[in-house]
Amino acid sequence: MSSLPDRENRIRKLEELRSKAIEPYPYKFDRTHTAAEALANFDKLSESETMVKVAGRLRTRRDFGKTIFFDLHDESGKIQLYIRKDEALAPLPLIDLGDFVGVSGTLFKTKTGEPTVNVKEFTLLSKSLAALPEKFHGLQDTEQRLRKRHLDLLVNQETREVFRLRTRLIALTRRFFDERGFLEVETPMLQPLYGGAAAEPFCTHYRVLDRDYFLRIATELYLKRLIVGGFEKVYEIGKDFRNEGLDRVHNPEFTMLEAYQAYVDYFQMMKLTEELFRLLASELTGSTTVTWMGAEFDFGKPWQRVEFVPTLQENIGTDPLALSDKELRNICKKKNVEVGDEAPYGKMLDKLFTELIQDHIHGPAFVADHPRLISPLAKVHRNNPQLVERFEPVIAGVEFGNAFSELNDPLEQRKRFEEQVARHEEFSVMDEDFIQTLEQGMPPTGGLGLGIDRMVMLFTDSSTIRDVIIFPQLREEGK
RNA sequence: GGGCCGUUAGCUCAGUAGGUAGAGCACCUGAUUUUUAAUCCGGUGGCCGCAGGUUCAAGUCCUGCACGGCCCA
Repeated sequence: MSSLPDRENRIRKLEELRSKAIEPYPYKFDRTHTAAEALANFDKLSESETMVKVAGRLRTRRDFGKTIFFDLHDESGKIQLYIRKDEALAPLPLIDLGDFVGVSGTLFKTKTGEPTVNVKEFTLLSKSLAALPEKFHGLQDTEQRLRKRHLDLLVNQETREVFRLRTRLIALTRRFFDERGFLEVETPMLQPLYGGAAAEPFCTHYRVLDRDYFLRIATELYLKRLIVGGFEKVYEIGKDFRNEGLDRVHNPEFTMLEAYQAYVDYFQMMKLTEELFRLLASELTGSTTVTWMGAEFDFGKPWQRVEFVPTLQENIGTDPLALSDKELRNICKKKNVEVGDEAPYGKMLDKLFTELIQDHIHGPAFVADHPRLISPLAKVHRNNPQLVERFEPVIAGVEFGNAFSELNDPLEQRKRFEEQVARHEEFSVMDEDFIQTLEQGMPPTGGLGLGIDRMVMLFTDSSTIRDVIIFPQLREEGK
């Protein structure tokens, strides 16, 4: 019997419990205090010898023969249990670390000053059949932490903190937009046509309609339909899906915020972005200066502005918008920026800028006024017909979003889509329904998109997106 | 896609020059009436990621693959 593996031992105990008519999986337990509440009110509770009932998972044990100590963990924290075995409170030999129990007893302090429950009643609430990870080193292996997130959460306090902060960040963001009169909406994730970004979609099939559908890559086009419909401020926080690689800042499903406001331009969206980050920084970290991956970022002052074309021009020594395909390709080669042989002009421009300029931006910065060629949904720049009114928030070289003075000229929008399709740009589609919607008339509108996951990375000082997505995408386990 | 590193007990990790696989935690047995990474005696537990190869002999050397990590593109 002693040679049985842990799981077998636990199952044996489970059966023994049942044979003694002790239910290992009862239905409920009426607790009076969480561990934290019991500790916070220790003086009053111990003085009045109040019976407290706490519940949680047994995590460590210190056995002294006739007495035994456990650490009982619940979501609020942990509290020590003191049990005298001669009081025969429970079949203690059948209890394992990892089991959930509920106890009632009075509070006292041990010789070493530890607030402790002097247990009078002891109830098994759920038998665990699997050992916990090592009590001191915890669960270290990155792969196991991601694949078995429940263990990661159980053992690693920092992991719990990351996801608590994530939720607070989203709640604060909602409050931010709600307070400014934005209406939160939900638009389709399952779409007959995809659009709103340059990205490969996931494709699925709707059996009843016998038609292919796409998981959304952006919420943009639907949210603009709502502006046409008369809502003047709308926003959505939700998952987008992009059929692309996995790396430090990409997960195929990720959480995006998009917000649209009628009668404003992209300058208002910049202001909104600055205000949101300033709020989040001070609420989440207690300071407008945030440390991320060893560098400091100050969100207390206006963001730096980096103009796309002049900055790139300065780097490559010539006007990037006045070249032939071949000339631009040569510059890519000269600058060691790898682009495919078929890469269209816009794609080369984008890659050149990303690698030569953006990667080195400390920020926080707004990369502003992109070439019209790579921005089919943005309004032409009021001072330069080759550019659009657009910006991307960039911090530590990482793109945090995208924003425009939204293109609301329906004929121009049609032309842009047509040009895109004619250039055989990847994943470009003509969305006839969207254009017809625009023809109904959309007011001047400012739009903003922000990657929530990356924002959580920033405010939790996480270096990879997998640390802030609770169940990140992984390859299938081998075999 | 390329380079480098990792994969050994449930967990955290050692493993010498190629010579029959180790520790701590957890688990099982015993001692212990205020400990807290409790302590002490004794014990169980391994397809050494997978598949080939070299060798009298492979956890160790070679090749391929899988998964993961870091860096680069």
